[in-house]
Amino acid sequence: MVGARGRSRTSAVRLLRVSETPEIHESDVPEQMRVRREKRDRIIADGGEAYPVSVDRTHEIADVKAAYTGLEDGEETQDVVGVAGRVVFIRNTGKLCFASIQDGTGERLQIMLSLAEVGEDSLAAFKADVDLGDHLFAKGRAIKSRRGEVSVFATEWAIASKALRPLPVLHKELSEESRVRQRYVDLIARPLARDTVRHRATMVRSLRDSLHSRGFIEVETPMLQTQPGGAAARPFITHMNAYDIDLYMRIAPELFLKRAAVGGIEKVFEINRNFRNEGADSSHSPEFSMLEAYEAYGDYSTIGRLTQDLVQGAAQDVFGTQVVTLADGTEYDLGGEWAHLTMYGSLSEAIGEEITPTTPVEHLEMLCDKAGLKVDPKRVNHGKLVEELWEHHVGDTLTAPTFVRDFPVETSPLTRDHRSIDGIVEKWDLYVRGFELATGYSELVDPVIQRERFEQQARMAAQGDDEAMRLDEDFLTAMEHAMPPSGGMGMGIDRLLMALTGLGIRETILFPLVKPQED
RNA sequence: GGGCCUCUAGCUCAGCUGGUAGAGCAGCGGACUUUUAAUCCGUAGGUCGUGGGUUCGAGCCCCACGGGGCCCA
Repeated sequence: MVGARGRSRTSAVRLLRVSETPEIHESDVPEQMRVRREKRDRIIADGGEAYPVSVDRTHEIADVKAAYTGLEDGEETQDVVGVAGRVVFIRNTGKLCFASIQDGTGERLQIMLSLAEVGEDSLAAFKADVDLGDHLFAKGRAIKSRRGEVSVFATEWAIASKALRPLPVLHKELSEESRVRQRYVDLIARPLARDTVRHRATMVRSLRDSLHSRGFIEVETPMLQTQPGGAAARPFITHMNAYDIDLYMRIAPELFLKRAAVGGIEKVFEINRNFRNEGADSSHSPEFSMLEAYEAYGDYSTIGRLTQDLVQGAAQDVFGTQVVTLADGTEYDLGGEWAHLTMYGSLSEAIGEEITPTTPVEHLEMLCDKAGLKVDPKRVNHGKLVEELWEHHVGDTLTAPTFVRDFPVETSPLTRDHRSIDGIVEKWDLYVRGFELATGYSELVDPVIQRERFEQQARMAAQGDDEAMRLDEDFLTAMEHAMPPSGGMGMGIDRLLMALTGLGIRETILFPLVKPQED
């Protein structure tokens, strides 16, 4: 602790030293920034405040608009309100100025300043000091303008916070790059960006509420792990100085949630971040949020039912309907009972010949060749090939929400064998709009078979499969204390929001990772 | 990993077959007491992502690198 504090003090000092020698080359600063900086300096030099500690806000914009929308055009009241928001529109005419302020919800309210009401000096100061993008406070009577807009006719005004950079043009879309690099600007400028933040919050609350109401207990399990497990993925590696050991950012919480289940938390879930050291594209982010839930004395069917209920409940809570309207304007129906099909059955039907867990690898390779599929030679086995074929022949054709059941055993080392069919496991993947939204298992709880599965994975790793799972002795010890028969599921939170809205993953994550720009 | 598109003023974008860089908004100065992306007059603003190359001459053509997007694997 002491050491840590000492270090942070050192870095604070270093930071201070840097900020004491600001190297601002005046000629490099765009004119608009220079002008605003000069305004800030002048306001302060004149004894004013560009960043006051508080302003006398008495009303929210939405409340003012709601209370006075019934006024006649041009009607004035004597009710005095204090409002604040960011200036998004300004019109400085000779003796009557207009400004529209916007708050965090996107609600806007017009402020009017007249020479008669505020006097010459105040009006001149307003024109000189207030820019688009500033936070502005205004106090005055609530009125409706002659043109019928609810307004505050100011008797006092103050800059609540001076913006040193200009706003972008609010009538054009920001470029996609600016949207993610400067999300704060995106949030100011684009209503859909604000909506997405709120939709996500509502959705996550809906999931939590649904789970809590069913008796699930939310826990938090380690993100820094001594051994990464629970999924097939490459981890991020970091280092802990105090113990001088490498740690891994978790790729999944599964192995810890199962330890919790062993300990008797019979209905358990976690909503939290996972990290996978892989590529990023329109549906993958290196850090993403995931819900995992485990239900003792359930199986993959009961957990599938729960998953459908959670998703449908989220759609209902966010949009009030299970027929959601996507970003491109199309409708997507999440309602009703979702289709179920089996992996081997649907693949056999699609290619017109019977594929079973005993179909030889050579034959599957031939089928892959025929379909033009290239499989990483380090990862060739029956299960991989069947999944590749299935994705190509069936997965890509799925649009309606569909549970795909009964996977090959090789790719599912944490799932129990099917209760009646050899060579497959009790696992489903949920496909929504063609992408994988969730997965569910009848959990493997036999510690002896679990050890064999890990050993099988170790052999795959030895052949060069860098996504193969690693044997986790501590986890096996927990399992040897007996985990109750359980159903478990995992669902991507970002992907659920993608499914509900039709947005890309970088729009569903508030601050997605962006590569630094080199000058 | 491969292919295609893209990077120009604070923002959004034009820029023809290679010939000294343009608009709208915003900015600055001015007019205007009911404006809604006001209007009008005037004005400033650029190392065209970075680095090479071809050329008498490159925003434009070629190569490499970087950022972003889309498609494929």
